[in-house]
Amino acid sequence: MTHSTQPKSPHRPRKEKPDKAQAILAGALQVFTSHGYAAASMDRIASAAGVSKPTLYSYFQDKEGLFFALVMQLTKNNRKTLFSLPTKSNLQAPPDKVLHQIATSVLTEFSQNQPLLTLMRLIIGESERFPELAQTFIREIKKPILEKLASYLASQPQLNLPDPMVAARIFIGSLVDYLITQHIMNGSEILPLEGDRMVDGLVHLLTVKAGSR
Amino acid sequence: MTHSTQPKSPHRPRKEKPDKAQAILAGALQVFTSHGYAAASMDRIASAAGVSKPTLYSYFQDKEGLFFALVMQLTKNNRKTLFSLPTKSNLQAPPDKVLHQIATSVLTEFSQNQPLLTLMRLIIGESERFPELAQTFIREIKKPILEKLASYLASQPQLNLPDPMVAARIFIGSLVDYLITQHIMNGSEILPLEGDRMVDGLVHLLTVKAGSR
DNA sequence: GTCTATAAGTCGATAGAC
DNA sequence: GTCTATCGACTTATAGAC
Repeated sequence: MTHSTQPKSPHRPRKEKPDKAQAILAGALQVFTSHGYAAASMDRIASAAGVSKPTLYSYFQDKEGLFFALVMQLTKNNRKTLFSLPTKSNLQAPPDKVLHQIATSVLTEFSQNQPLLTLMRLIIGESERFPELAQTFIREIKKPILEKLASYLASQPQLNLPDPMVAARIFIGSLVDYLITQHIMNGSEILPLEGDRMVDGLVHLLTVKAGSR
Repeated sequence: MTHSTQPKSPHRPRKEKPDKAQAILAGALQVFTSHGYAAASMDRIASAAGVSKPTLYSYFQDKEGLFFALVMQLTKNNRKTLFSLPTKSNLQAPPDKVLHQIATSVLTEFSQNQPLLTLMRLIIGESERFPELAQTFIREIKKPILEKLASYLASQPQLNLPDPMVAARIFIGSLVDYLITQHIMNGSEILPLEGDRMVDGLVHLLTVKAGSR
């Protein structure tokens, strides 16, 4: 008996109900985020999504494809939200107010958005296996934010920042490290630090001078 | 995938060589860091360590125990190195020189120490499954460094830093985010930025004299 | 070396829409 | 009837553990 290993051409989802694909992605989100990539089983994902495994495989080529699609969707979904952060406030306001507002928005958005934190954890943790995902995140989310922020900083000559892009990276980098340390690595008890205090110090540093505040 | 061709000594199993534990940890380092926790197999680790699986299990209780022991050892091994970074330079020198030296040391140490970067990636990636490891890293490494740096910053009144601990977190956080973005998430091509430029900007920001407005 | 559990991925059958 | 989305049951490989 020979079972020919015919090149599997699994059914491509043509115009099926988007519900199922969404349900699968929702289940995948839960399982991947609570177990990590490798420890997540397709059985569990199918179960969490309320579909059978064959159905799952009819929508996504394999486990890697599903993970990839999930992270790409999360990235896309959060792209607009995050990109708008640097311009949520009135840019005509004094820079220290603007920066304060931006930093607070970033911390609030991430603190209230657990899937977003989880996305960061997954992307970092699996960056060896899926280097493209990390790079996509940087290209689609981090880079635009940094460029917009750097552009704003450059437009405020009174801030006297000789290298706006580096200033932007310090600003965002400090906040990202804060989020990773406090909320991903569970450092709140060991290194307690209120978000507001962090924001105040950060804004103060960038808007240095004897006068503000 | 190569089978070790070293002569397998069939002598009675005795625990007389503490080297074995080290060999296992070395093998575990390679396998865990290149595959992640869940995707690393005990077979592969045993093979990489040049021991049999029963030997492996005689030294470590199970996979979790081995991973835990590995991360704890790496943390311990790097503790002194990292903790000494903030005091490598002459603390009597001008603060901008001292901070420049510290930042450069941090970037150099991590850039030349791939296992250290990998340790960070593993700790972050597995922080859901092993919260204690992330917390240990913070307690044993990050916290001492931040406290030492904050103490130094506080001792330099001319820096005029109202919140030295927050300044320390911005300093270290910026560097950590830089390392994660460039070297763990492979962002160098997308967001190129020389380490020296980052260091210069960071030091400049912290050492700006009041009244420069 | 061996044992058991569970993983990823596949196949034949079924049920409803037209 | 046919078409197509779906699923229960299966295969094969490899994991952890002893």
